[in-house]
Amino acid sequence: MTVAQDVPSAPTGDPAGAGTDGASTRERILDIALELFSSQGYDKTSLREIADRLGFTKAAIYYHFASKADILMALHLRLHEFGREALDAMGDDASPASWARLLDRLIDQMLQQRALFIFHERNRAAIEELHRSEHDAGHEDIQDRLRKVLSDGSVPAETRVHMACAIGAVVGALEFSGDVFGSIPDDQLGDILRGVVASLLTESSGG
Amino acid sequence: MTVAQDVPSAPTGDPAGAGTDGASTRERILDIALELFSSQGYDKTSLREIADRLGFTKAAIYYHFASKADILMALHLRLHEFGREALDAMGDDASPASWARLLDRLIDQMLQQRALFIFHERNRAAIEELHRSEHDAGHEDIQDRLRKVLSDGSVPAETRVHMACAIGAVVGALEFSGDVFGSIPDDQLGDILRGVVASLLTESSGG
DNA sequence: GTCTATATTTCGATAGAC
DNA sequence: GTCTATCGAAATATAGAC
Repeated sequence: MTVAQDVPSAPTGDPAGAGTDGASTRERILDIALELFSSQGYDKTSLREIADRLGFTKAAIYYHFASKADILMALHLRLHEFGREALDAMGDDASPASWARLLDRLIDQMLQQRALFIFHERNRAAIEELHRSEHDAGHEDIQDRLRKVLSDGSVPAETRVHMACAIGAVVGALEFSGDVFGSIPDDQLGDILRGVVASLLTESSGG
Repeated sequence: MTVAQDVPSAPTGDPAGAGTDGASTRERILDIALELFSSQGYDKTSLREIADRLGFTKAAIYYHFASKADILMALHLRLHEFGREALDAMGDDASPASWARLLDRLIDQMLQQRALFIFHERNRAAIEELHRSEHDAGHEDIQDRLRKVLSDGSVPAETRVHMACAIGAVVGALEFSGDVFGSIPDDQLGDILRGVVASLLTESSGG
């Protein structure tokens, strides 16, 4: 599969592919796909459905993407960009301090890009299948890197579990943020989550 | 769809359908499905694949289940049984104390039935699609009930977020428990998780 | 309870016109 | 860049023999 297709994103010469709509067709496809993949799942969403929403036919999508999986990968890479940045703020060490630094960044990004994170959670099977079927040369997955850090045997078991719980807590809360926590402002939600992370990664916690 | 098919689970008269193998064919189908749905996802797993593993053909499955979705529903109900029990230990009130009681039960059940929980997490889109397409008369979903409790406006926002984080922490840790935390005994893991839950649901936490 | 064989449908993907 | 038309593959599901 060709992830980055040699597609003329701006054949008319406009900078970011801003076409008739302000967003390139490619981006509009991704936006609709994100919405449908999140609500129905990747497999239950057909290319015809995506095309219908955009007002053209299935075949047109193939001008912008080499395959359906290519759309999935593009969305995955969108998320990956945010994750990579947060990961780079952390070293490779497994200290609670650096983990807290990672989550601090992640909380803000999740709240700003929550649709992307929720999509990612609801389609884990499809995305991991993607990683299996391709030889992701040089594409180190976020999940793998997190696992690597959490596997560090030199860190006490309790600490590592606390680290896993911290990220689980943030992700878990995010899933309710749309509807159940809809009335809580993002700022406040972020503050609460940072507090949770801090309490989980502090020596005295957990008994 | 007929969720509970009128199938002769024990046509030869044996109590729990124990056939040639000690488990009824229906249960064996569910076990293989659980394994494949978890590793590959529901959509990427074909009935042929399940049948092959069991040594017979696809058509035989239709004797035991009315449809592929019926298998998914049966597995969902397996989990639902455990969740229901834990939920009943909690009232309908949204106090942190009752929430802690819920999670206490849930931790043990998750550790014992972790395959079932992981399956559920990796196939959320498919399962929710199931809920949409059927008129689940009387089938109140666990997720819905949790949302209802977390929506209780009479409870402070911070407390509700902490409750969401607590369940997220437990579920999040569970996902690493297979490989990354494989060397940690279940007893110890359970204790750590109970500690995490307690710290999250205590007044002083979170700053 | 399991088999063979087949019906039916849906979808991803391609070719080529415009 | 989008269209029409179509191919081919795969999967669910059914019918009926044994």
